[in-house]
Amino acid sequence: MHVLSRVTRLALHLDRARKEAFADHDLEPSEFDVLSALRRSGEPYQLSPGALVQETLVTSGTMTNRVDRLVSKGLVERLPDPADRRGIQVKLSRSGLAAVDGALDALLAHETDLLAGLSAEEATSLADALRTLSHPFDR
Amino acid sequence: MHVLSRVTRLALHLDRARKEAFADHDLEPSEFDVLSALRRSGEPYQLSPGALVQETLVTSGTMTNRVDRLVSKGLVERLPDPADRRGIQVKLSRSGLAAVDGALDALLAHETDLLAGLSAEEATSLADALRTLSHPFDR
DNA sequence: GCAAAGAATCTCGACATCAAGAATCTTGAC
DNA sequence: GTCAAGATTCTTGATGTCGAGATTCTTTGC
Repeated sequence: MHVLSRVTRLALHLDRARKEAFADHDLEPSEFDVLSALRRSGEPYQLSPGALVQETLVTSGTMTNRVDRLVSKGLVERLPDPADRRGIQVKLSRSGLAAVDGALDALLAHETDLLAGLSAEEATSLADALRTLSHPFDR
Repeated sequence: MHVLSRVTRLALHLDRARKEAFADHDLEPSEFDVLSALRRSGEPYQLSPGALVQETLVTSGTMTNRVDRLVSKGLVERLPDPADRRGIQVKLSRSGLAAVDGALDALLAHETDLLAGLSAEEATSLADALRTLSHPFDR
């Protein structure tokens, strides 16, 4: 019944926990959000702002702002899109790759701690339930 | 592994779905957040701002702002605390009670739709898992 | 080829939130 | 009783996000 409000509340706590886990790496969760999307895309670790918008569920104005910040930190760079002069490509820099990998380690360490309370079965059934609930929202 | 990021992502979608569900009732999720906390507290539907801060996981500045908005909408009123002249009590008005009950109906209808994809067993095991994961954060 | 429609990104103003500090009142120690 | 420490709420400035529109370039239809 109030199952879904529990999801929201847990997400709030998780976001704060992430903020702490990233503090050592000078990253905000919103910044990690962008960097990890680039990381997941694989070599050469670059995506268009539009693709990043879809991945991260924020608006284009927000993405411009986030990319600006990451550029000024030297973690990504903006490259012209050779195929479309309207577009650009956001590419992970060398230090950006190092930063996201370091933060990912810290995140995983923290999250395995949290998940330690769940048995393997509970964890997989949780993952299944989350997938089922998320499905209506995926397009 | 990325189970917890699924939680965050689902929460994002849920928040947007709630926003739509509340639109007919002229309520923002953040406003409903406060009203429902008052509703849950039972008669006489009043709590201190400090108690509301604890319930809703926001800062005191945010709560002042939210209460201001709800007061100007006539959904709650600020009453002096008879026992402590520093404190006040935030009380659900008659129209505030009607608003939160109406929004609650809309929310439940919407959420049962979403939960229809889960069997009874899946739902309870989900609730269990969420409780287990939330436990470390409850103080 | 040209014009109109569409796509991709950025700009700008409004707003909700946070964090830190101010103002007011209460409580406990001496 | 008095004073310091704590509690409660509100104020203020900064910030990240959104939504709508502007800008630039591409594509489609004729």
